Amino acid sequence: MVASPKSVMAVEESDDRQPAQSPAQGKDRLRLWIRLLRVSRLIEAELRERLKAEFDTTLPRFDVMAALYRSPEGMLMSDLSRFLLVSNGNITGIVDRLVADGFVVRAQREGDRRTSIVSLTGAGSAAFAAMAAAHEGWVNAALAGVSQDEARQLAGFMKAFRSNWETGV
Amino acid sequence: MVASPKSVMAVEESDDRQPAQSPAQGKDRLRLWIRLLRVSRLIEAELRERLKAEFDTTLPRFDVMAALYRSPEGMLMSDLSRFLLVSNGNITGIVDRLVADGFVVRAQREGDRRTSIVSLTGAGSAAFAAMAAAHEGWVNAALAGVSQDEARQLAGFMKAFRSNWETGV
DNA sequence: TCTATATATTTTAGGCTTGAAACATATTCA
DNA sequence: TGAATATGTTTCAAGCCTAAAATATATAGA
Repeated sequence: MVASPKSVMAVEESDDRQPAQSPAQGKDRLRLWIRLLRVSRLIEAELRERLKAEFDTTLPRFDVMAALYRSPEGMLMSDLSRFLLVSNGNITGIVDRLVADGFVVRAQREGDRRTSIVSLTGAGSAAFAAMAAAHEGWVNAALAGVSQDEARQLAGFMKAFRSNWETGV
Repeated sequence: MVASPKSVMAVEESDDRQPAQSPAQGKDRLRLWIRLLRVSRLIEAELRERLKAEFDTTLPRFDVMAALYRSPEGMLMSDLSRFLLVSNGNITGIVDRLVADGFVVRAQREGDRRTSIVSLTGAGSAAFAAMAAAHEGWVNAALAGVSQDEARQLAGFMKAFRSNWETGV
């Protein structure tokens, strides 16, 4: 994580990078991926369980509401699917259920009858605010062993990785 | 990630840790979690897509086969579910489909008729070996921007986080 | 032995997820 | 205008996933 050459943190392209196929390095990267996935699953399971127990909701619903909370002007279905990295059809079902529960509305958009603007209702916004506060507490508890410095460094790494990914692909 | 006090890397308990509820630190941790999740989803989507395209299989099937490949003596259903961090009922369905495809068998275990020992068939083992090689390549490509040093450090961090989690909870 | 409890697994209901097909509407351009 | 193409969304089939209930078997204790 420390800034170093041949790093994803160094955004510029460097040609002296060792080939990804180098056996030892390959194993290190594979190990990293497996562990990253495990950590992410552990935390996700914890959050899912608490959302269910304390708010009787699910992680995907929370994610959709979080996205809408950030965008008071509303979002298109395709905005949601792009932002949350899930398929279009997936969003349809989650939004349907949120609408049925009165947390979300689809508003007609004049000029384009294919699309509708999805946004939180008052009830949805209030419900999300309560959940978000609890959620932040759970994440902090889950990451209690991570120092502030580490958290910042790792977050920087993840950000660099992602922008690297998105420009690279 | 650098070894530092108040770190998850320092396994011993330290009482001078800042409270997790400190506002700024809380935000850093939340940001870290959100980015970690995004990175993990990006990579997961990439691997899922390739497994589908090149081997017509899924990530959960790959995970089960990987676990069984590591355990030539076989595993119980509950071993699989514990190892893969998924529910019991989930494993039942995945193994059912792998059995139907001839990649896995359930062997009776004398002395306990509740359980059966699940293991790869020859075909399953061969199929997995091919997939594993490709999979390692994909992971290396996805993490091509991560240097060997970084990979090792981050993997160490993830390992420490996990063992911290498991003893802590 | 016989009952209570513990363990291992499957089943069930409900929701999430994908990719592909279907549908609806917009836009472009001949 | 009208046809072709592009865009936005929903539907569909199949599989994944969970928690809880049901089933089956094992073990311990009266």
